[in-house]
Amino acid sequence: MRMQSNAARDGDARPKQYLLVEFPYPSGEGLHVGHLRSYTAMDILARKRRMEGKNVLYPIGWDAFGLPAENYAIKTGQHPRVTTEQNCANFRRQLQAMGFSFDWSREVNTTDPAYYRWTQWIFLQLLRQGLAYKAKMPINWCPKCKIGLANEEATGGVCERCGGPVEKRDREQWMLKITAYAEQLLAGLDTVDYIERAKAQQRNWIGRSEGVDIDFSVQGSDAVITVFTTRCDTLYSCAFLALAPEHPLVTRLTTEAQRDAVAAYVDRARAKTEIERTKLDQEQDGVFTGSSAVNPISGEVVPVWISDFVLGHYGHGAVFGDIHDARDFVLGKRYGIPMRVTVLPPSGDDVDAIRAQAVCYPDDGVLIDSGPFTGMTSSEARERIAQWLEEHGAGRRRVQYKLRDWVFSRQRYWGEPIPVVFCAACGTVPVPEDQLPVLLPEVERYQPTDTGESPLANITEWVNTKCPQCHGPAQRETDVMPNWAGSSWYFLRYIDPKNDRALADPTQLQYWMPIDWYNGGMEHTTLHLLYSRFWNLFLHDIGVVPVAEPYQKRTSHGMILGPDGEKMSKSRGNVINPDTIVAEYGADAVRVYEMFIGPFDQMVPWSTDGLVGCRRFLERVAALLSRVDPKPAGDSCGTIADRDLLRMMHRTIQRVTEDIEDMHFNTVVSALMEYTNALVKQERIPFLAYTTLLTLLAPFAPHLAEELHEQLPDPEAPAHLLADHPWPVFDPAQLAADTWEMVVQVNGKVRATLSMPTNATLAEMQEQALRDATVQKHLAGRAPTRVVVVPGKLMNIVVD
RNA sequence: GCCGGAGUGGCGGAAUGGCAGACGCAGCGGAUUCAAAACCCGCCGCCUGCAAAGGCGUGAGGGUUCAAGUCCCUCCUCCGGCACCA
Repeated sequence: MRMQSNAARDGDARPKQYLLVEFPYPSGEGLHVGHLRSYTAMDILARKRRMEGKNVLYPIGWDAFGLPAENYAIKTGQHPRVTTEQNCANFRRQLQAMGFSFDWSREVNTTDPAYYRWTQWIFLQLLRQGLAYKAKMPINWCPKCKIGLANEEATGGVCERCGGPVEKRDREQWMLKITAYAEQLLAGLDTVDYIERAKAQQRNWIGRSEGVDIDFSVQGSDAVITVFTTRCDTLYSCAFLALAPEHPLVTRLTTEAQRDAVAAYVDRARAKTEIERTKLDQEQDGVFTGSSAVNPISGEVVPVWISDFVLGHYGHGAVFGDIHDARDFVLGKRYGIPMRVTVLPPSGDDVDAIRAQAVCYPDDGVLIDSGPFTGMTSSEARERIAQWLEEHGAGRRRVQYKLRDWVFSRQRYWGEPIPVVFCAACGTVPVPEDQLPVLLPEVERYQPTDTGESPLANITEWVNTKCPQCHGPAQRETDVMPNWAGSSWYFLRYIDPKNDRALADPTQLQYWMPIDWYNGGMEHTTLHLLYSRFWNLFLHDIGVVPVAEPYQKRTSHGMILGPDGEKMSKSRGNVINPDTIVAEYGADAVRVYEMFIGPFDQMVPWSTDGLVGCRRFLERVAALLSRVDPKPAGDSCGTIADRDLLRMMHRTIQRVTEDIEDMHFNTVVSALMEYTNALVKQERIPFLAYTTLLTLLAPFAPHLAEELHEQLPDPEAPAHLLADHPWPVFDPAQLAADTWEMVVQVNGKVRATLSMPTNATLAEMQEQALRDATVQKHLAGRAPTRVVVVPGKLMNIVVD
């Protein structure tokens, strides 16, 4: 079989089309049927786009740094590079067996030094711009395995490896200031075409809220407690302040009498695990510091408490407590702190209960007992009180985000070394760009050290180096980057994968970016998708990338579950192995079934019976070949005399063309099946009718379509591949029929179906309908009060 | 609690407000075969009926409309995300 070229051509005159799928982590298990769903869908689009005359870039590569290879190395001593190479070879074989039309000349691998050189380069740019910094952060530490764990490995506070409890250890970590881009990451969502749930999830994750920082001065001290609130309209009801146990002022504000009680409470809070502390169904508790603070708007003096429902990392780790918040309400009631109602619902019968402080009213309403703001609505009061606070220097409007900075250090081996050195004289010094990449050295043992440092820390000849600035003795950073680093910019490298002077040539970036369509899993919406948008925004800001938003359009495929409806897993034994099914049913049948299995964006269970049906469909297509009329001489593929068949062909072209764009692949396959079933009923099949079927089928089942195309009864053997055919265009004029089936309803119920000439007049339609016996029976002699006619569809006769 | 999505035959699912159940699977019947598998033809939502025909039917209840799976209101259930976030 002749091979079509899938290579994208840089700077081609044709319109470009950059289609992207998430590159896989090359695990030892091989490809998953879930990969196939995404890759097949985008392969169909890539093939269709090429037939439509586009210059298509559809690349693939390997996101090959990662924990499984490293854990395997710890167990066996086998170098991750070796297993990674084997796994990549296996994945490559599997992807090629599926016939995906990737541009293999642009393959990238995140573990290739020629690649991670540029990952390190991007880090240096972030460092230079002050967006990378070191901070003391707690890491997950398993005391039994003596290993630092990623959050994903410590879910539920339990070590994934040994099942023992995980504790927090403070460690200096590299951080990336993604929060500096919070607003842009949020605003950018309005400029791109992502599926709604992806946008919603990102907005959720960024968690923007508008509010006010309010300063409370502590009585008998020069200390000031700043709290953040979105509800400054309830400021007159402030009954107390509550600090997080880790708040820096805790020690200072605690009076002698309260010292023991506070110390006990803070210790107890610290001993609690993250899960215990954030458990929802517990009553808020706390302890009084002994100090009091002044409400800047009312001058009222309120007690300062400590409670662990207040989070240290959000806002300023302090809140003002009042009766209009469910948690504050519980705390106040529990300790008998005097509270005051200042917001009432505009109407309703619960007013008495609210006034009596029997229930908490957390919603907006109308203000009472609030000085000059009494009588205002909550939203009005928020505006005016914020203004008052700003004018009196007691507060500032501010936007607060839930998004937190990105912990960028891993105490691991199999990752990109972070390219900095520590010099006693010069401090933290970036490795000069011309010395990149900082190569990952060979180690003997892959275990992290007892101190929680990376295995790299043990290689003294690597760690000890010279300071690039003063040439004095210095030590290398031994942390490596997280998995997300390499995947945060890979789409840029595909554009110019072999460039050794820049991460990619600006002219090529200008030509190919942005990515027209990116499909991937929902599980990557908040991490990978957000991280890579952040890096691209940053690279855009420093003039490396021409567009701010990397992905013009983002879609997501639903997960494929096991035949039992459960998530596929080795332990459940419900995993479908692509190699097995491809060997048994062929790649084309698997491709067609992956698209036919159900709505593309929804979760669906695997069914090998369904796959059999797709295999049978392809066999029916192949069986038609013997009944195809020979191609007439000349360039034309001939005509179709049968008007019904011709109409169906055009209808099928339309459905397939439109439904592919909407990712309704399941209905595309059924449209092709219906068209095939119509051809099955023909004694002889017009050449044109059959080549059209093959052309429409080609993106779905390229191997079979191409093979049948070669065997067509064409005396002048075709000079080109089916894949080089132009995509068929449907002719709306051919969709019109001479007659239509008119459904006749009486009072909305179907009573007859009559064949109508397209040019029938209203009177003729009505006359025919009224003559029908069943219609007459249901009219029972009554005269129609109204007749509704929808031409081409139906007639509804309404009687009383 | 907030945000997003979904609920239709035995199963996966289809349906610009206009014949609910396309297409496929499973099932049933036939044809073929020495026999079986495959292929081929037909039937296939539920109830009544020999049939003709009729009634019911898209999570529940209301509403709009000549006409509602589809639009509006009030709920219920399931899936996903966020969550003592002030």
